Amino acid sequence: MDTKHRILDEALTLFSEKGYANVYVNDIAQKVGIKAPSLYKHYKSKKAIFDAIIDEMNDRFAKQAKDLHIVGNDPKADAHIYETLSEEEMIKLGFDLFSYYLHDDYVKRFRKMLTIEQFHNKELADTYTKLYVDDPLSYQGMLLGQVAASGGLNTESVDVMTLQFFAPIYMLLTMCDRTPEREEEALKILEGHIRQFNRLYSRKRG
Amino acid sequence: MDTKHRILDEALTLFSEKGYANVYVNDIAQKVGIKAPSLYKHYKSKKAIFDAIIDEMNDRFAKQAKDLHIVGNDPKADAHIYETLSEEEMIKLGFDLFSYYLHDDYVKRFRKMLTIEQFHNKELADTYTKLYVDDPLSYQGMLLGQVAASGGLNTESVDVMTLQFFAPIYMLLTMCDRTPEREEEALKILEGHIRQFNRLYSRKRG
DNA sequence: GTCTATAAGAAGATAGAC
DNA sequence: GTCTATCTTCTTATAGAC
Repeated sequence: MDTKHRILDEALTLFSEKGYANVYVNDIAQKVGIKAPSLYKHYKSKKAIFDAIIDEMNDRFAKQAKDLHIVGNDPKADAHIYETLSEEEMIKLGFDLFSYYLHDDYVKRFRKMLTIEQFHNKELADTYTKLYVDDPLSYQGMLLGQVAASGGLNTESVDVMTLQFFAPIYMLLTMCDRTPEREEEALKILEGHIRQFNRLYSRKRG
Repeated sequence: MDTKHRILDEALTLFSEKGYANVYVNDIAQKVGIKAPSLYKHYKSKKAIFDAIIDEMNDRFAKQAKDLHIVGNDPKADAHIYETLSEEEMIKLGFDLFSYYLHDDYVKRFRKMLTIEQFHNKELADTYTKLYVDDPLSYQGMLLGQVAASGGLNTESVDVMTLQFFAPIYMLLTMCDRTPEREEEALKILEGHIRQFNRLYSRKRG
């Protein structure tokens, strides 16, 4: 990894731990192994480093959204796999989702940084809501909608069902960001949630 | 309100909007209507102002917990009212809970400040989790547990049921903190959530 | 308790040698 | 591209008059 990118990497780590304002250009330089003035050969200001991190994230998540077909105009075509979903498969889906968000190093650091900076301006607020509310609900809604359409889950509103599936995952995830020592507890609760979710929605409607 | 308390009030507003590090003692003084050095007659440092806000919050929430009997050793004695709960009453419960957290000025500012500062140290992280995860789940669990005990809701795990009731409320609440213009949308989703929750858990178990 | 003046130091950024 | 030296500005905090 070249210096220019190592700066972004170390800055993201520091920003996610202490917030933008509590990280000094000297801290970033030290982690990279250069002196602070050298940073300015790569980025014209501290703010430019932050902006570059946001830009990089936009690229990554746009690419991911494309891979996951979140924005595809024919999502059904690629979701056959979810048409029938056993309870164990649904638990695996939830655990995989949880584990990816919680343990992927880049995803985790970026989410924590955005959590700290979300109220700084409207753009960051909208980015947070898109990445951690609207996009997951859209993606999960597509999958659960497929299962519902094939009769595996019964609901009058896929949107509400998806919220009820995802919100507990979101809440446990943000808790683990704060208190990682409660991850084991969170995973047990997560399993209980998914099993109960599956039973609730598998019941034939009256 | 005396100057000493007005300082806490204005500081909390600013901290909740910009975060501790982005607020300067001069900003606080200006809002209070005095010059920055005068602050130091009331608090020995900027950090002392922050600590005083945390202390005040601890007092308030401890008092509230006592009022709500969250920590009472005989919660059942005061929860008769929840033994039977219609769908409309449950919607009112959810809306009241949501509205209190979202619109109470002190509660909202404090939550936003803690959101920004939650990763600063372990104590703040634990405070956040206690106030916005453990305490609400404990309180709501007590109420829903009463309804379940009297046969109004059917579940094998009150804890999981309570999480499924509260997590969507939490997620919508934190979304409204970021994007208040989506409050109307959030309230519609909230109503859909509670109606569906009620129907799911009211169904007789097989 | 509030003010003006100012100290003390931190932090972002630039200049210019190598 | 990296360094040392330095500038400028900002920020917390104190001193001392009123």
